[in-house]
Amino acid sequence: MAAVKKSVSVKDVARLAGVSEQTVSRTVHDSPSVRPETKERVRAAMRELGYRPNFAGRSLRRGKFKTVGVAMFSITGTGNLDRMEGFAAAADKHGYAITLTKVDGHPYTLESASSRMSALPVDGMVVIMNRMPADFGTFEPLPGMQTVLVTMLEHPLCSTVDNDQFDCSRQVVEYLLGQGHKTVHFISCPERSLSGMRREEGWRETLRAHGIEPPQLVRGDWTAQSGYAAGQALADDPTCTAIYASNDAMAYGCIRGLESRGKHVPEDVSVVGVDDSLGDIVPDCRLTTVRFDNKRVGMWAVDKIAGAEGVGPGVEHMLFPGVLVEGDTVRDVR
Amino acid sequence: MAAVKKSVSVKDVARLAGVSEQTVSRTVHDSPSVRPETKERVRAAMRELGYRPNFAGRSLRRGKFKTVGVAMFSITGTGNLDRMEGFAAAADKHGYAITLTKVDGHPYTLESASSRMSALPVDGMVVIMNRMPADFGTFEPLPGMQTVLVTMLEHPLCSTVDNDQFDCSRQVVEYLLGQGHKTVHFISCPERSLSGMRREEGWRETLRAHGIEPPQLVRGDWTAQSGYAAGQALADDPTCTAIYASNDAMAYGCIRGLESRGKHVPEDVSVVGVDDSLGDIVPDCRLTTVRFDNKRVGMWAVDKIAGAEGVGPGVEHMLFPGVLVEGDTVRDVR
DNA sequence: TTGCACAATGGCAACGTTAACATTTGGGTG
DNA sequence: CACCCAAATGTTAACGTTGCCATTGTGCAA
Repeated sequence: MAAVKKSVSVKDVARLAGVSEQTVSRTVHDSPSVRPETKERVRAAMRELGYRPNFAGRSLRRGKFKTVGVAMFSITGTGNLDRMEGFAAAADKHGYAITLTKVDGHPYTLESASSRMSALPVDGMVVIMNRMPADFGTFEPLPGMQTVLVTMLEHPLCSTVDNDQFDCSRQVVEYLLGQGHKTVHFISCPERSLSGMRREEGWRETLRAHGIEPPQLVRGDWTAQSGYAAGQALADDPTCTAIYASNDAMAYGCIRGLESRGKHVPEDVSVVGVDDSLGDIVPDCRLTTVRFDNKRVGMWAVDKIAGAEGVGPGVEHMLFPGVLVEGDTVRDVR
Repeated sequence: MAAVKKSVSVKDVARLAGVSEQTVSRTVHDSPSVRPETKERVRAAMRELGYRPNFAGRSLRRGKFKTVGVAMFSITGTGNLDRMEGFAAAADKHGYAITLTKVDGHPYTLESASSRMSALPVDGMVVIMNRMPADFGTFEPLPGMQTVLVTMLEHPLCSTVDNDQFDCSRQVVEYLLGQGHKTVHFISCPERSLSGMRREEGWRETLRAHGIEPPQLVRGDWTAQSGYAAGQALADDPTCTAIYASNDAMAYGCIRGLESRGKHVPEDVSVVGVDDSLGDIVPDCRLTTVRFDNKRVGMWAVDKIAGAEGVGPGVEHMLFPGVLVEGDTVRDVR
């Protein structure tokens, strides 16, 4: 068992290279006021000793960590992977790192996320909200800690960013109406989902804006099984020629449910989903759906903290619209 | 615009509470050698000033960051979310944080992951390997930086952990043979996938161990579409009564492809997948598959670094077996 | 020769925390 | 009443880095 290697500091490098600590530091930062030959000598010493700058010392001196904290109440969740891709990409761009933390959801409060982060080496934090935190209205971000919430709700003290779920429903409903359908049925999701509720509002209000009274919705639970049941239930409704499901799994389940009752998609009924998550999993159906750019959402959040151009200072609220992707599950009935 | 708030240090708290800095520090760590009333006074001062311990100062003093770095060449990927869940859970358990970094895969080397991490405040690092890094054989971890690779390959200097893909195939093949099938056909995946290749080896060698010469495999690309094509191709082969697909999407595609040629599952052909990823997405089929516990893999990796019981010191290699989950897509033909 | 600008480098202090050691206080024991 | 022990608190120094200012060296114009 080898002896524990004490970490190598600028001092050690300086001694070996025969220069001052300051010159080593300048070399690390590639300052133009160090002679090339001196730099090379210092670099050689760094290589020989295996010098790595100490993050703690540096941060202490600078008062910055160059790190963004991400707090999640639940790691698993649609789009989280893409969002992380965005976090990582934006962080990378600014020379930042990402620190990930799972926050216990009992209680489900922004305060618990915030206090969890407060002891970590981060300059700002992002909180991914799936549900409504108990203290959403009263929460104050830690002083000096820029806080961005990933949610559609606007917060007076924190910047927010998310996909525009309302607009998503508007796009879908207007698309279906544009194809000649008289109304659009809706397969909903559990009521605790913020984004799901916003989709529901978008569906309802867009129909009303077109002078159509929304039909009775069918509540699902995100699973294909619940979509299947919904499809069977809607198959017997003669007014139902277009169905909008809160996610792709339910949309696909719905298609199968309709087929089990002898209804064909898109000949008899048009079906649209949300998420574009079926791509490589289902072989025989190109579902018409809405694609969100979660990576962009993640990037915006980190850009906001790491101070990119294009995102201003101060509290800001951003919603990114999804893109409707036409597949083979909608028919023009005009 | 308010003036920038200088950060509050132990010194400020000490002054306000009328005690020494050391007593403040002791209070923060809830040392038993501080009188309760003193503690309360210090706590009150901390609250009043909004004191938060500075991570950099602490780390500098302690020489530890209590943070594990995770390097990924690609954030998106089957099981990554579950692995992260495991990283976060284990880190939490030990009072550690997770720092996530996306590493550019050009070139795809462990060295690039390692040097990326070297400037970050981490005590150890985990690298998620999807492909074979060019420098796998020659790589040396940074001195003092415990490095764990998530891969099935064993490395002489780094601990490794992953799902046992070989055993996965063994289980599937022996299960199908046990159901009376004379041989097992295989739908493979792109050759650059390490885990996919290991599955292929497992399939081949297990058949041979049972005295069966493996039939020609069909190469897929992970997508349901390729599984569909494979299913159609295999539908005409009279010797094909059991198919093992490298993932669930291809297995599901395969089932649909078989059906398109008039073959029914499981009546005519049995099909098994891997990953247990179809659960809530496909309504009408309970696929027989293998479930991996990626969360456990993630936890093991972080435990190894954060020094949990159950994981020893030094280089260690761990493979976790998957669990075969019986669905409705396999028939007993004995 | 002197003075001066400028390039290259060095010395020092401070960032916030805490381990190790030092000191004070109060209470009990001989 | 001197003594000692333990509890409670204080003092000092060091972790590694870098901003600021001081110093040295070099070439060139006056």
